[in-house]
Amino acid sequence: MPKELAKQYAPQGTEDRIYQNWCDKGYFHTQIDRSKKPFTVVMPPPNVTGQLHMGHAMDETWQDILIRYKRMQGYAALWVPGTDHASIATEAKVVAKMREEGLTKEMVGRDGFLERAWAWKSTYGSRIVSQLKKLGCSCDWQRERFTMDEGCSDAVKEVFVRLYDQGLIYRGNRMVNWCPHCNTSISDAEVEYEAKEGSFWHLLYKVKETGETLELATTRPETMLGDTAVAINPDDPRYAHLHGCHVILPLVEREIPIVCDEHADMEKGTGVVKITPAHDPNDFEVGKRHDLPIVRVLTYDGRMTGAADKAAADAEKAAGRAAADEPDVLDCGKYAGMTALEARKAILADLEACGALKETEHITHDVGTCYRCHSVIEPMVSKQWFVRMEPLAKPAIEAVEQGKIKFVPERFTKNYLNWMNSGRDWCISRQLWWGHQIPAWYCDDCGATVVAKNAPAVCPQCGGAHLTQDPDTLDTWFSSALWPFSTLGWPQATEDYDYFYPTSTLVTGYDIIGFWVSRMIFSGLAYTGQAPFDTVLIHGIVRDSQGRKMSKSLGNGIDPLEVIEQYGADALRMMLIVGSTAGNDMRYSDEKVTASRNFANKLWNAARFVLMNLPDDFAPGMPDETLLDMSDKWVLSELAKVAAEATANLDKYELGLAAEKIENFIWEVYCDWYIEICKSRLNSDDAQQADTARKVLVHVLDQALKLLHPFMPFITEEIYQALPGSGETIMLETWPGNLEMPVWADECADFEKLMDYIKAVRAMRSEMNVHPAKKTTMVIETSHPAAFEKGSAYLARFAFATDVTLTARYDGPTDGMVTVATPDARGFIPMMELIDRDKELARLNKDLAKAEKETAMFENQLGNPKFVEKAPAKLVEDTRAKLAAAQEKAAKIRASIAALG
RNA sequence: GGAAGUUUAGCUCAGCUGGGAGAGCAUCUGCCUUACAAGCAGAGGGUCAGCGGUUCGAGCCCGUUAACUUCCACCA
Repeated sequence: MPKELAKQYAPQGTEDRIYQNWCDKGYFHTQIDRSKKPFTVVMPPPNVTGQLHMGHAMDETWQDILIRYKRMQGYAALWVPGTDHASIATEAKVVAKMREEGLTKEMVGRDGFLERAWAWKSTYGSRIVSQLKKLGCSCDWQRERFTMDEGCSDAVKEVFVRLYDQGLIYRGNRMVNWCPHCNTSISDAEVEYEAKEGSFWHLLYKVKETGETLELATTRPETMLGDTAVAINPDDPRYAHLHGCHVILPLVEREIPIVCDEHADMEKGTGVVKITPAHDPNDFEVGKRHDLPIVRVLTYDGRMTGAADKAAADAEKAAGRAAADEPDVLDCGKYAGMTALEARKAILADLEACGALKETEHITHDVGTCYRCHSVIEPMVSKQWFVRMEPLAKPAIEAVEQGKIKFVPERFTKNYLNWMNSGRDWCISRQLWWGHQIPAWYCDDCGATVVAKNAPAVCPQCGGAHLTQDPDTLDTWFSSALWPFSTLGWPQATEDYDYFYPTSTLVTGYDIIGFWVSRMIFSGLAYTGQAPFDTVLIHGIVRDSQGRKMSKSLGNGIDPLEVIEQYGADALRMMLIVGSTAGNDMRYSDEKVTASRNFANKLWNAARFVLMNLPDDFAPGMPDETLLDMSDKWVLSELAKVAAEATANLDKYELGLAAEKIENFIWEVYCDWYIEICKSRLNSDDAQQADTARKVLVHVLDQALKLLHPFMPFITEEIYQALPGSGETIMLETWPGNLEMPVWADECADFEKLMDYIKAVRAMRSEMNVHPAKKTTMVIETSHPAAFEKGSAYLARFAFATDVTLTARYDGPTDGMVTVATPDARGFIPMMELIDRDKELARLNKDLAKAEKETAMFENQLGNPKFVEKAPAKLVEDTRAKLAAAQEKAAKIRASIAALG
């Protein structure tokens, strides 16, 4: 903080300078210290090639507040930063870039592609990190990790091998969601349903045994070539006579059975459903129940299969390399090679031509789409790796049910349990190259599968030397599931792992409870034997000012870096916290950032004021208690109160409330009252008074800065370092959470009586439009003279008094006097010449009405015998006191009205 | 179909284990009072979505209705 201070605080430049200093001094690096308790947070790793958006800003701000708070409380607070390789997202970007150069993955090959992907990562991988620094994140950068770095990759392999050995990972032909655009399978969780216009085609199949036609409806006629049955409900009376019969599949004239299955809903359509086990998840299940053949009619890039596809599959089978559950492939003949959409048109035309198409109905239905590219998903039977969820989910459910892991807010527990309970097995293989390649090798000679951390030299089964690694990679979430412990060194027994694991609080948005949180929980329990964290703090998402989700396609995203550039990171952080609640969404608005920026400026100017009033030889420290003024005692009491309350709020993860209370203390208590009160003391002839005021001003500012530091780290550091007697950095100062609550109840009460009176005078003058330059004598009638005696010096400044007379009872002239009343005092102020008699009467009557309304309310409450009987004694007592005060005030106003005639 | 959230001042939102309805912004009035006009001092503004219940007492607890939002499941 330079000596000549600008009137306005400029975060630009300041923030970078401070952050650099924190880094240089190594304050972010957390030492293992067995005398301290650890507090560990792992950062939800942003996409390595992504850019900081408002959601990150929110997430990181919450975490940084917790970490800074705990660090100041004396914990060994570690915040582990890192990034995620985001397989599908990053691969898509690299592919897109290659396309611009006219290249495809196949053209450059796997190694060439990975080279490009790593280059991409090193170009953009530091961008997100530098952006996190702009926000003020106090992470331990020496411990920064990446999901594909050596350690994390080792953890991935370790887990894969262990799970495989335990039979919890298996490979098999199962129904998966195939994205024909990304050319990979995706997990159920990655499918998003979107309402799309479509048609419902009613088809007619002929029953072989009876010759009747059976009507059924489908939205996907192109898959009919792969039908291996039609299903009816066993209880459906309409079709009871068809049990055991067959239908002839049109176009291919194949005979397929009619099966009875619960899946056929009698209420829906005609109650007859075509069964395509290879291309529909439900049909796949029906197929399994009835042991139906699975016939694939679509290739993995979404075209109808042909002779070559069939030949390849048959060859695999003939060579004995295919698994028993490998689906058959159909040569679709004239439709082979068509895309699904082309095939649909052709097949419909042919069906119509042969009279098998009865009608076309237009409908809107939800279609599964890829969460990345929004292409329509093709459900397809495919050979993939899966994690068996049931045995892993069980302990993960119990841990949460038993309270070993707590969600904040609590309601998200249900969300989590929902996920855990609805688990089909997790498809973890992806037909992508960017990611952790699956540590499984297949023997070219005997077809054996070897799962190991390192490539085997020879096949353990046949001794063959030719083994080929599975080309697929693992789902991104497979590695992020291990994040809380892989980042700390697991599976090695490192000191970090030993000391910092399990972690403490996980902070994330509700949108990835299923994707990420649930998987970390079952992973942590399964591999480390411990819950990976004890608390999951859930926040909402940041929407635009109209409440819409920020999205690229809408173009309504706000760039946090631009906000930081314009208003400062402190302002952005404060905006994201004040008025927000765990689990609830919030809206971004420039007005809110401006308000936070204004607060920063207010604090800056308060500091300027304090500093410009300090002499060169100022010695900081608390003055002797006997020297304290009533206002000192009041502000110190208020400080202790806000410190205790903010601490309680933080411990309950009520960050918004804590921030609001601290801001409120600084602005209203410290600036608007205490500094103003001090002005007259600083200018007084009493040097000791002035020195006391300075000391308390500095002390309270110092403590307030510490309270505010987790929220607004930069400006608090900047001011703190300018204060006399301050330490090296505010970051490592002690959190002022348990200040001994001073017990100056009498002085505080007196000071509040004085404030009350000042407010009454101000309100009166404002209402009567009295210019501030107009000062008057005044008489104060009060039975509590002590408060006003001690505060007489302040009445001149705040009540515009030239001379104050205190009296227990005023019997003097009231003519030309305006009066103000509080429960404890009545002021007589000669200024009737300035104002209208009727207006004064009106003002008094309005005040009286208010006071009477209050009186009536308390009387009503106390008049209820059941209230007095049942309400807590303390409350009844307080209510009596409030009633007495209101009555006092009303009586005083009535007297004034009477005197006015 | 299942589950959750939201509904409080013109706007954006807080509101603790039930105990006299709050903040910021906006509006109106007066002030450049030597820290700050990105400020100061005041003022106005609410049937806490509707209905019912529990309670001495309900914005808060219970039930119910409505609107909006989200998640999960289903969608031949």
